[in-house]
Amino acid sequence: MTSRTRNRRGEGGLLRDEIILAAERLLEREGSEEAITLRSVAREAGIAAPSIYGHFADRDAILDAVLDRAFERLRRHIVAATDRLTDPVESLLAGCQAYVDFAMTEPARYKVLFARIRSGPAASLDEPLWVARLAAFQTLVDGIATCVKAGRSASTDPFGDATQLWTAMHGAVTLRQFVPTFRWPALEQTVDELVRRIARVT
Amino acid sequence: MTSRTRNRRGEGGLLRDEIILAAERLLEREGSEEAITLRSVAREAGIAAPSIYGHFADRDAILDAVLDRAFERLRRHIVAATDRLTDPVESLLAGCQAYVDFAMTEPARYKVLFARIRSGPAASLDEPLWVARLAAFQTLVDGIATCVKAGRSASTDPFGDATQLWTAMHGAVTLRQFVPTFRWPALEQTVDELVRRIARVT
DNA sequence: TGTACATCAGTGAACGCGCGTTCACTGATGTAC
DNA sequence: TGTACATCAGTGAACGCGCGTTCACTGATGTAC
Repeated sequence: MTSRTRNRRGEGGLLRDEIILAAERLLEREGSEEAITLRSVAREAGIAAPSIYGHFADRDAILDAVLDRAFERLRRHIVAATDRLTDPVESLLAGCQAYVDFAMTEPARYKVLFARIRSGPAASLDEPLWVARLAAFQTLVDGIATCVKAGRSASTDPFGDATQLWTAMHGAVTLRQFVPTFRWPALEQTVDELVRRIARVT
Repeated sequence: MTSRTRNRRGEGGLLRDEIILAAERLLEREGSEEAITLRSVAREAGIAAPSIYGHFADRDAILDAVLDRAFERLRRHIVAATDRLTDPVESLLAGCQAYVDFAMTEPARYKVLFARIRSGPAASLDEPLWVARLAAFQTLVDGIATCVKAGRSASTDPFGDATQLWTAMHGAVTLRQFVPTFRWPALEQTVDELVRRIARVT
């Protein structure tokens, strides 16, 4: 392997980013979390495997970083779909559509977020990333609550209904991905119905 | 390793069953499909690794057998919960409760059924197992249709609503398993609500 | 009834592979004097 | 301004591991004569 031009002092962080980008490329190309190994990432980044240790403790730490960025992508995707909308129902619908759209468009990233196989101990809700994820979930709860306040939803339990809506969308996308050949109803309409039925908007 | 007492001629099939049972034990004990490897199964069964080839083509063939049995277990579990019920709504509710109960009680088996990581090419709907799975799904469609006929459901699209109900339950259980520390509403009540809202029964 | 032999279930050693991780190192870059 | 040196980013070789798979084999069981 031709030796890479070494980063200058103080710029070691550059390689850190390159490693994450390499891991993301692998995830997209192979479509599976398992494709991300220390050695495959090193190969993809064009560096020697041990070079990773200067930037990440282990394979899991790389995946943590990938997960972090994936979550940020999802967040932006939803924000972009809703930030111009003022109608609470429209906004809720658009946010949900954006959520499933992300899951279907970036299945590997979505899987890392919500079906990641942990090698170590189970993740705790106290972890920073879960705080962010729960904040995102809270906006869904708020979205329903806003509809209720505006007299546009009959929900009596925004938290419970948001939970149901979230898990229902999750199931809708993961099973569509697992059994793509099934005669699935159009996802967009399904989401629409789920929002109407579960969040009970009008 | 002390040599096992060899099966008699014509009884080679006995080991086949022992191999499947060993794989199922691993699945239960380790709680993860990845725990099933050719060598781990051989160890668990107390045989030499190559002995497996007499009964299974490869690791995937073992998992196919495990999946087969897992599906049969799920089917029986649902049948047992519903076969004495005559009221169509009660039956639909009980069947759905049994479905999620299986998923929560036997998470590893459920994962093999609906989130299995395929090493080879994607599974086709023509595969025998999918035929069986779709037959099971059809009973859900029929369950809703029966409620409609009895004037107990307002559904205008039993197939679409069965799809929604199935995926919603799938999401409810998989996310509960992925984030067990979340403040989940009681699953039983969630299933009840989902059936009422999606299958629109009264 | 006895014996030679084919069949069959299962074994043990060995292979190459990719993995995570360690270790001592290299050589360019910046710094102290 | 020049030089010695510390720092730092990244390397290359090597390790042990578990994996799937192959190969020639063993030895008990049943069968043919």
